[in-house]
Amino acid sequence: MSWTVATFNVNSVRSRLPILERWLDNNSKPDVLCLQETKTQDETFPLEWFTDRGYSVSFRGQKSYNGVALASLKEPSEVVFGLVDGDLRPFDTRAISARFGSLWVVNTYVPQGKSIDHDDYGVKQDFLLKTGSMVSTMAEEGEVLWVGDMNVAPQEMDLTNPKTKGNHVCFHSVIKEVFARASSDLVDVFRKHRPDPGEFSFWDYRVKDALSRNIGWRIDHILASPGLADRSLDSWVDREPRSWEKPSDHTPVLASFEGVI
Amino acid sequence: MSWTVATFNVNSVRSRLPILERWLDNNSKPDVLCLQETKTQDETFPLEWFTDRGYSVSFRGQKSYNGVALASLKEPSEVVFGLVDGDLRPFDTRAISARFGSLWVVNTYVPQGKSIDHDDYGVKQDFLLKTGSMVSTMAEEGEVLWVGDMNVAPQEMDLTNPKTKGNHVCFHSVIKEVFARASSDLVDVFRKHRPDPGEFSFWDYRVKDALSRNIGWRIDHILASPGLADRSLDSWVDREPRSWEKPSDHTPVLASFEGVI
DNA sequence: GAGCTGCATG
DNA sequence: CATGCAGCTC
Repeated sequence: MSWTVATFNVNSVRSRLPILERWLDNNSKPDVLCLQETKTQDETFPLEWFTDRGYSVSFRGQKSYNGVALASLKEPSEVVFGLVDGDLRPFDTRAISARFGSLWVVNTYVPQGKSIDHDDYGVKQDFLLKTGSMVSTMAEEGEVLWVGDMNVAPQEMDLTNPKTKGNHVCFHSVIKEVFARASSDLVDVFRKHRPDPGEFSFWDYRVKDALSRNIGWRIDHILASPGLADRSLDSWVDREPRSWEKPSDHTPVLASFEGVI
Repeated sequence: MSWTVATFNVNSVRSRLPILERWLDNNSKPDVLCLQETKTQDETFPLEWFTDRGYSVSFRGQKSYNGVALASLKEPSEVVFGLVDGDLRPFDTRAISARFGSLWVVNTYVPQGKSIDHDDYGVKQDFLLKTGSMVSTMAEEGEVLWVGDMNVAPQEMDLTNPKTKGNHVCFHSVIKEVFARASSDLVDVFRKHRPDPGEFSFWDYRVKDALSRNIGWRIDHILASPGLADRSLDSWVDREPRSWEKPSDHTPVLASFEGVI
């Protein structure tokens, strides 16, 4: 037995239903499907689309920006929104966590940060560190899977032109270090199984023929606590949906694990 | 030998190129193709698309609204924009005329008029009467074909629910009378060949299943001077393009004539 | 309902 | 380049 998780920044869940439909039709449905940038308020979230396909789904969104959803074939025993920090739960449209037995799945849409001299870059660092401590707390009593659009490319091999991206908010030395620290208790499951460069999850719409020229970034990640990572069977990027009509600028990243969720 | 004219309110010529492409591929190309609501400035008009398909094309448009084009397989000897009225040529993005030997083809996008108590309704009446006198002048020295989106349904049989449309700017008694007067020298070529009700050229996007329920209007017309109307062979609506993906709310109306243009 | 404009974001 | 929004037309 094995089970699968997928993370996919959809860039509007409502605009992406045709892509999601085609993708689910062509593949076995992931047991856990984590979406980012749903870009819709809860009243207009396509809840029925998910339940029609056998998914239990929790979500929190807002107009135009942000928004996360966590869908699963098995019903979670607990769902929390935002970054739990004492009694505070900030970023409730950027983080959602669901518990399945002794496993917590955390799905985040990390702020992009705009530029290294912008206030949002500080917010991004706070977000990562806060998520890191939440995840570490969760890991004390079981396993944790932290997935999502992290807006960080950890190494040179994770983007096409690292030499010219030293001041980019997704590759600046500070953000790489902060991300490394926040995720220091976890294993990068994709990288564990795919040691070679040139594997990306995001190709900017504005770069012409970005996909065919493979000018992209690996900023969507699947991180697991060591016990869970040991039971990972594989992890891969599915480039197909990025090549279809009206794609997101991101594509799904997946991982499979031994056992049942 | 025979030749064909078509009139088609495309509701954006650039958005409608896939429909125009499919339509021309499936049919013999009309000798004269008159378009309304091109909704683009002259710099962004897809000139090459027409020349690539063997058409000579003249056009005048503006941002967002209005715009007309007249394409023909044979090159016209003269093209005029607007409603020629002494030295004035108002409405240059709503009327275009082309001369082929002793035949003038006039293509108009008649203002819709908004409501019967709006100033635009008076403008609509002026437009029709002015076009009528231009056409009559042209007919003094040859034949005339006046085609386009007239925004008038001449008779009860030309719309689905005439009983409830007495105050509609396209069926109000005043506009029917003005249109009848403006076109009194001409023959409604479609109606000459198709005496039965239920034939429309426009189905509102906002009426659900308008096409399948046939809730529409016949407001796109082909009018000919008597000598030319005598040589008309047939006239018909081609509903097909209205049923395709991303359609205009209008569909082409055509007529064929003996001889050569 | 579906075009357009213009402005915001990534 | 492709989402979102608001405000406009028909």
